[in-house]
Amino acid sequence: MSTPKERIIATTFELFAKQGYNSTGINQIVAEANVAKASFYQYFKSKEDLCVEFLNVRHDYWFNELNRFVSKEKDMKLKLISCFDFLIEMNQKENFRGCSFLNILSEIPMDNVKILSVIQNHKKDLRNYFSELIKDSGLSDHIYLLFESSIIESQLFRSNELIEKSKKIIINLIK
Amino acid sequence: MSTPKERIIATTFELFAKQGYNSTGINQIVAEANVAKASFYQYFKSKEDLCVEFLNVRHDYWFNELNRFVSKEKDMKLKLISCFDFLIEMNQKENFRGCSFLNILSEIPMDNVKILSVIQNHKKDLRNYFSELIKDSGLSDHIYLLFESSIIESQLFRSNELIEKSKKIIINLIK
Amino acid sequence: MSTPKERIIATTFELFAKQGYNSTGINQIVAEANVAKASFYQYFKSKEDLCVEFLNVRHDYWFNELNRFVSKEKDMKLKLISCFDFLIEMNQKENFRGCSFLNILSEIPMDNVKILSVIQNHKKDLRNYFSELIKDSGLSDHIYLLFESSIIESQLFRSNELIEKSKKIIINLIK
Amino acid sequence: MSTPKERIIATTFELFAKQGYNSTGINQIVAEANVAKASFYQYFKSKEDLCVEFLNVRHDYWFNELNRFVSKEKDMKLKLISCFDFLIEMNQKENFRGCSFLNILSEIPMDNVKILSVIQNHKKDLRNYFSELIKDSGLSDHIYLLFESSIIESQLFRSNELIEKSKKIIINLIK
DNA sequence: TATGAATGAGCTTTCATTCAT
DNA sequence: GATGAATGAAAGCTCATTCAT
Repeated sequence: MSTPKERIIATTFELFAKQGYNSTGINQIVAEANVAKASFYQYFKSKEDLCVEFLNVRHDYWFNELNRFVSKEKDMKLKLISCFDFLIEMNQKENFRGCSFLNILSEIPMDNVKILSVIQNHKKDLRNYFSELIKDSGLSDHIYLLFESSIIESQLFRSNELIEKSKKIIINLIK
Repeated sequence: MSTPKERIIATTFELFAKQGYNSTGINQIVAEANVAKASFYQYFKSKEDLCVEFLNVRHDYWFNELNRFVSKEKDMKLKLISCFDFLIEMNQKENFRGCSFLNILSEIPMDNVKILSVIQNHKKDLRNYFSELIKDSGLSDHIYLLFESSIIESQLFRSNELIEKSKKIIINLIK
Repeated sequence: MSTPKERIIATTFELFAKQGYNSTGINQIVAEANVAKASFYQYFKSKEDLCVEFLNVRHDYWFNELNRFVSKEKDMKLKLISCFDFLIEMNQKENFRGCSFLNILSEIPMDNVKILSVIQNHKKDLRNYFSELIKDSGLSDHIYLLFESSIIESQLFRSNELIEKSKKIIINLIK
Repeated sequence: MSTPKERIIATTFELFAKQGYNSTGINQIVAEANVAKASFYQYFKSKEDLCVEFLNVRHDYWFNELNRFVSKEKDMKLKLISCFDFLIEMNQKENFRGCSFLNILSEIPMDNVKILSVIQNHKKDLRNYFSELIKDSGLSDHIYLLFESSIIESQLFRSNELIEKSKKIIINLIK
């Protein structure tokens, strides 16, 4: 089939994204991954550890998908709009579950530096992504901020309305 | 001293804002509120119920504080900037704990309509708040979106940097 | 409306018969009887006390209904059969909930003499009832035993089959 | 010593028979079985589950004991009487605790089909037991009914009087 | 490497009862 | 006579983790 570690990660990927961090127990993970409890703790010394791994995997997955999606466009401005369309696609695929990183940010104690820094790095990379795309740091941060609220508002209202609104705002900003 | 119900709500207010919903147990609440466990369940039929009550109290508190803070300014544009300064004040007061409503949004199962709708209503009110302040629905939504990301990014990075950046963006937008 | 005590007894009558003793909490009783908790404990010093009262009320109710039903027949043998038809009527009315007395017997600790003796007296009265109807103590006990199992088996299988069988047996016995 | 599961079942066997279902808490079971609470829930997914297991174990135990006891007699009629003597032995051994199956029948909500059907099957087996012993279905049901009331009445009055009476009745029936 | 068995501490919730007025 | 407020104890159950092999 595959190695236990792979199965754990695949299962975690699905469950954390779907149910969130705190609502997903180790029991459920090992059960659905068909792995012994002790095997789990061979690869991950704690649930926190698994969380870090999950966030790393998610980071790679998410940026890959984004790049795949955006690379269809050649023009910078179209690429930009395409980023927001990517959110719409993700909302449909994942049923408006929002951003895994921000979700977990709300679920961990404030002093959990280990996880916090992984989340921060993800968002720094995203901010950089826009900055490299746009080459105007004032504008790129502006768009980064609209991108962030687009994710959250669409999660909150289970609707892409404010993503569409953001797209219109941006079109005006960069015309 | 005060009534048990008052003590429960006060303690909950503090603990939910500080630690989040899932990390705060009924045990801790009743212990710190000096209330018998059964007394708790006389006033709140479930933890979910308490959550709704908390969100309502928080809603009133938050908008009161916002209004108090913003009313110092008379000019609309200054009022607008003042909203973002309010975030800075709150971050200092509450140690960058972010938005209670969005935090709880991440902690509940997606199908918890009862809590979800309370959160949605809070944000609708906020969106209206800007809309009434600005009287230009395109612009007001734009600012609402920047406001939302300002909260989240400052929570994530424990820094007011992007709040300040938003202020600058807005000053440019409305000049 | 009526006095609190009456409402408590009426509600208890319904709930104990429907749900059983242990599954019916004081909370539910006072809630459905629209009575304050403390009022309850003014009339009944404990749940056990209420149980005794319930059994007494039930005793009167049950024998009254039995007599009313059986008195339609004049002939002793027909009266006897009528007793078993009464069970069928009760099963329909109370949805095969069986004998309140035997049900509570199973729910109390073995050393609860207070309740136990009330139950014993009820069944002694029933045994006497048959004995006075039949005037042949060997036969009357025989029928009492068939009557008892008729209640229980019909409760267990939610069916009157074995009541009907008992009737046939008895018709053969007394012909 | 023995495995936790074995100790749980042994303890449950004792406590359910002695105190009944509702009066026996998981806490007491795990305490007396010297087992961690979480271990309990590794083997039984709920108390209801444990109840089913208990009834199955009890079913086997009870019929084994009955067969052991009855097999001392060779003649069918003596075997029959022996069944009732078995009740007397059980009453002495278990201090008139009655039938575990009928006791639990009184303690569960009427719509608990899972437990109900286990109880029904036990009694169906008993009814069959008599039917195979006697080969006269009219008579065997008659005796089954007397057997059932014998258990209950002896439980209620903590006395074997009505068991003895049943024996006499039966001797007359089959002579 | 891989595992099934076992766990202590904690969860949310409900029980029958008493207090103060 | 009547009540709303408050309670200690216990209920059934789940958590992340570790042990022994």
